[in-house]
Amino acid sequence: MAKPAARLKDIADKTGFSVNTVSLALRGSSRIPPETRALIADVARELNYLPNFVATSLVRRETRSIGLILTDLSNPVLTAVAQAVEGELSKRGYTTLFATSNNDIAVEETMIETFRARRADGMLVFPCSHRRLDHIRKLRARNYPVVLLVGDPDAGIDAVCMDERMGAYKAVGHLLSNGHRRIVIIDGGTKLGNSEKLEGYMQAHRDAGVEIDTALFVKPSGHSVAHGYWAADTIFSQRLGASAIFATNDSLALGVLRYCARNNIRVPDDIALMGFDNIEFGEYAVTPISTVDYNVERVSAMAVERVVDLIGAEADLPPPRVTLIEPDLLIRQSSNSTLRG
Amino acid sequence: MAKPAARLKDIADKTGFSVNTVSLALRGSSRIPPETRALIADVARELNYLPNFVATSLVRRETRSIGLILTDLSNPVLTAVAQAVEGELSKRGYTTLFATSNNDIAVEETMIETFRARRADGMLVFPCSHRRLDHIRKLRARNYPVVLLVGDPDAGIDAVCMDERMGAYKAVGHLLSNGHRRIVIIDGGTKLGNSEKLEGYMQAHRDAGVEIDTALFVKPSGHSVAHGYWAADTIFSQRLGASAIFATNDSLALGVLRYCARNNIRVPDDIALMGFDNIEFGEYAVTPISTVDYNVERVSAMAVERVVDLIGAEADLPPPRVTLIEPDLLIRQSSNSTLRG
DNA sequence: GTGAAAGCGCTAACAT
DNA sequence: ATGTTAGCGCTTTCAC
Repeated sequence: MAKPAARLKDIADKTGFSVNTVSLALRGSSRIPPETRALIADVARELNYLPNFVATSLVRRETRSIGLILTDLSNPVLTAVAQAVEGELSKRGYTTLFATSNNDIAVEETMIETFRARRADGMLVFPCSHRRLDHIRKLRARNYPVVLLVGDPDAGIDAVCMDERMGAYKAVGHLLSNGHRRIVIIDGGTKLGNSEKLEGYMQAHRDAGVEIDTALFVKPSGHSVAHGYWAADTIFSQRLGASAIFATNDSLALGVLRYCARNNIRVPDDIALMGFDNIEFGEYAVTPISTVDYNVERVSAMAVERVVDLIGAEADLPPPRVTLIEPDLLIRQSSNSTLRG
Repeated sequence: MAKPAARLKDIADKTGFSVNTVSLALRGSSRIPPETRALIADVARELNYLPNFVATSLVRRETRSIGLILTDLSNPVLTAVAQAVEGELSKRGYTTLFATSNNDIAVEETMIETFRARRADGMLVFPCSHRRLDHIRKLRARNYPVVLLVGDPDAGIDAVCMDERMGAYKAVGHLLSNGHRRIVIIDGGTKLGNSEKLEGYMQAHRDAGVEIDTALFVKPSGHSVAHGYWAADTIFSQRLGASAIFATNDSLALGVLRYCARNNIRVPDDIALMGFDNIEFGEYAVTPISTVDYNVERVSAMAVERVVDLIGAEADLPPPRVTLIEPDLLIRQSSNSTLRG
């Protein structure tokens, strides 16, 4: 850690006061007369004193840090969440310990342990899987403040997130009401459960009295642009007779769009397209992509507020609360031929 | 911090050994016989013991954490760096303290102080400005390990990054050798210096004996897709007579591309286009964008290696070393009409 | 108004 | 083979 930093003791020695007095003075205690405080402050500055927060954390039994664990940062919307969360935490005097699990549950568990060993006051986690939440449930059972960034109403864990089911329901509903009857859903990287969006898709069909054809479910092995491109390739080479595609995120939709451009398939005339997340790259695509707005600011602010509340809880943690934020649709050209780019 | 966690003392009390013995046993010291170790390990598990890393940090005077300060995460390439850096650090047993400065130098300074107070063993920073580096220089002068993620050979601070000047030189050289003589450069968010890419642009012109026209310098107030769109608007409404555009990042280039699509300007036939960074969205744009590859993995790995080396330095820090990684060009359709999408 | 003493949970000499 | 002591840098009673 470089040059041994100045300690309270150094200031005490130099001023002749005790460590205690210096500590109080530096924290602006009214028990210390203003002149003394000023004197001590001067010497502190001179010595380039910076309080050792590690020591303070040990005494106070709080670190004013929280752990943020995401799956990965390839999705711009997760990235935006990371940034917004850090900003919110910083505002409240918390430092962010950051890690990505790379969708590996073992890594997720390890990072949680690491942060716990570092005595992070709480954690915000975007878990790899909706199904494997036991380690997190156990944490909570031990009164450790955790808030998930994906919502599973039955998980027994606090969560704040967009209502993905509702978002998908609205998106697919929009396509259905535009007369589409055979709608492909591209859902990437959901090997471990997480079918909120698929459920929304199905509910929309049921409510509209449209039959569901599982041949229209396309499942690439990830959710990047390349996966969307691949998905489009399988869709169009299989001749599924689809007139619309619902991609479960904008990156996938962008991949589809690229495939269409390359193969002279017109969007939305030959095929309508909807994405999910509302990333800037979708808005500025050749054909601006209709999408479901992900309210990053709102999710981040509420999630942070929730952990902080949990941290402040007196005795046991209150019962878990799941907050689902209802998303809005953004209809652009990719699903609406009357809108012109 | 939830239920008071088990301490060494609790294990000591329960087993009858001293705290010291428990500590040694848990760390696998050969001084403790295997049976004792096993016994202690059992009780530790039973008590759900997790070492308090805050206490350890205080004693050892190292936290095994490093601070990562970025400007913002809106650029996918910075995002990728963040993720790769975290991965590298994690491999080496370091935890990442993360913060964004939002391009505000005051925030940058505050975060540096915060991380220093938390006794981060070192820092990786992508500074707001190339010009205002005094606070970081001062840190280094106090023997604090810092590595910049942008390279200023004269800053007197360690740095590992892509050679942006060289990248721009190559990109513009490519356009020049394709016969372009009036090349616009779109350079966003550089109010505070940072003209490496502009320098590369100029050097390429000089070496090719092509005159430089400052009317071709377009400076939007940021580097997002929207700013690129805006830049394209000013370019085409000013009738600059340009035949090529060099956008200093891919987001800007994507904005230009969107503008062209909307205004029936053909890329590359009417205007050639090059970006910088090689983000996936550029590769999969309607017209795949030629760009300068940003070697995220390499930069991240080397930067981490460098801080870790500095942290391990015995006495004073070695003299600062700036590592510039030479980037490769990726020529795609946007700058080459013989390539067909 | 100021200081002494104890302690946060751990590690590291130095005993025995 | 195990325990004792001191101390990391700070905060918090409690005393004078």
